[in-house]
Amino acid sequence: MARTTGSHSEITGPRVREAALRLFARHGYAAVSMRQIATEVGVQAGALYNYTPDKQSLLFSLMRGHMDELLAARKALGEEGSPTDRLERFTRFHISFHSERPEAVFISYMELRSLEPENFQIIESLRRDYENALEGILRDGMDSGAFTVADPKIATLAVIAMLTGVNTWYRSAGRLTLEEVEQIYWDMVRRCVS
Amino acid sequence: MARTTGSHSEITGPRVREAALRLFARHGYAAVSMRQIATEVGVQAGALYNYTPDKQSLLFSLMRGHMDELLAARKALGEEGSPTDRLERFTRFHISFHSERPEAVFISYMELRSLEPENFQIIESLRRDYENALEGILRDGMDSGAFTVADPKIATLAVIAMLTGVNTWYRSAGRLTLEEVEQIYWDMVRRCVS
DNA sequence: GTGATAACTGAACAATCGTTCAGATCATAG
DNA sequence: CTATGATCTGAACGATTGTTCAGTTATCAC
Repeated sequence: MARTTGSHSEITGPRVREAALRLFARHGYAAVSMRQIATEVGVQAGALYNYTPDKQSLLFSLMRGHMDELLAARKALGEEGSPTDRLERFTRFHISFHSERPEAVFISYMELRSLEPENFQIIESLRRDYENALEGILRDGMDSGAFTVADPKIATLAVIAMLTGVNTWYRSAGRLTLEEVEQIYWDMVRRCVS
Repeated sequence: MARTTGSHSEITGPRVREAALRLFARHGYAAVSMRQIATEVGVQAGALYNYTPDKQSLLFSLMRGHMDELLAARKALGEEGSPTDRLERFTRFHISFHSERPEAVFISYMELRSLEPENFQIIESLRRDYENALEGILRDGMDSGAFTVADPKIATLAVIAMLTGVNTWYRSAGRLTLEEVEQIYWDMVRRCVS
């Protein structure tokens, strides 16, 4: 096994993914060519195929990686505390996690239609897992009397839509700190389900 | 002037726009070719250029038309009543208007990045007009003591994101009627800002 | 009927697409 | 040093892209 240390693949591989992430988020999957990605990395288009079997796999891998990270981080939040505590943790987590990776979030929401059917099913299923975590919190809160929600499924989608919307305008150099944004949204979410 | 009545252009023109709307919404602007649109219409690709100077203009025209319709319909809601009444009207209007034209809504949100800079500015400005209408209602409600909102600009974006999210799941043949959906969301919006 | 013209076809244009691959390059193992 | 194999280049592939346009077709006014 030659070139184990100092191998370019350990540098080029991540760079391909970063370039693809940035370009897909900015221009859309279909509008970005493999040659554009290669130029961004500083390599010829053919070299990309050392790191992905094809363009579709590159998109899917980025989305799959993002969803796996999201679900793992959500799981690490734990299940302790009252439904209200858990909802607050979820709210703050969603905002901060998503604000840290706007490009991956953008792709994972906008490029679902660019996925081939079997890939789409996988990502869609992971998204449902995430939604179900929030729905569980809301149902527990309904059972304990902490929340008053007409329809927990709809409330779940409404809250997630509201929170994800932060990514369309939040900039870390902006008027509000992330902590302030979290507080404002937590106030709104709490009232929304109470 | 020959062929005024029975002219095909009065039929083909709208059909081009309908086909483009449907295909852009389903596959994305960049992923749809002029030949696909032409096939949908039942015509050769060259014939499309009797109805649009180019592909970009077709997208922009669809988005511009949607935003103009949206703003005109919003204006027709009037400014009468208390801030709470106006917020309820806005909420129900947003849900029903958007639910009636999911493809135009989808395109107008997702294909902003496919617009050339000057076209983007125009659509973006129209969207801000719409947001400002809601923000005005929230500010009036803050002044009158009807609403308690930490940041009216953020509350505006949060409410719109929440309401627009309906389009990702609502189907007219689904579990809930549009009236029920409106009621559920109005309950959440009201509590959100109270 | 005839003439006018809107509407459309079908072929062509250069450019670009995703992908493949033989061969060049180069750092490392031995 | 040489041999090895990962890494990358550069050219090529057939297909497809948006767009143009000379020529055909169809429907109107007269």
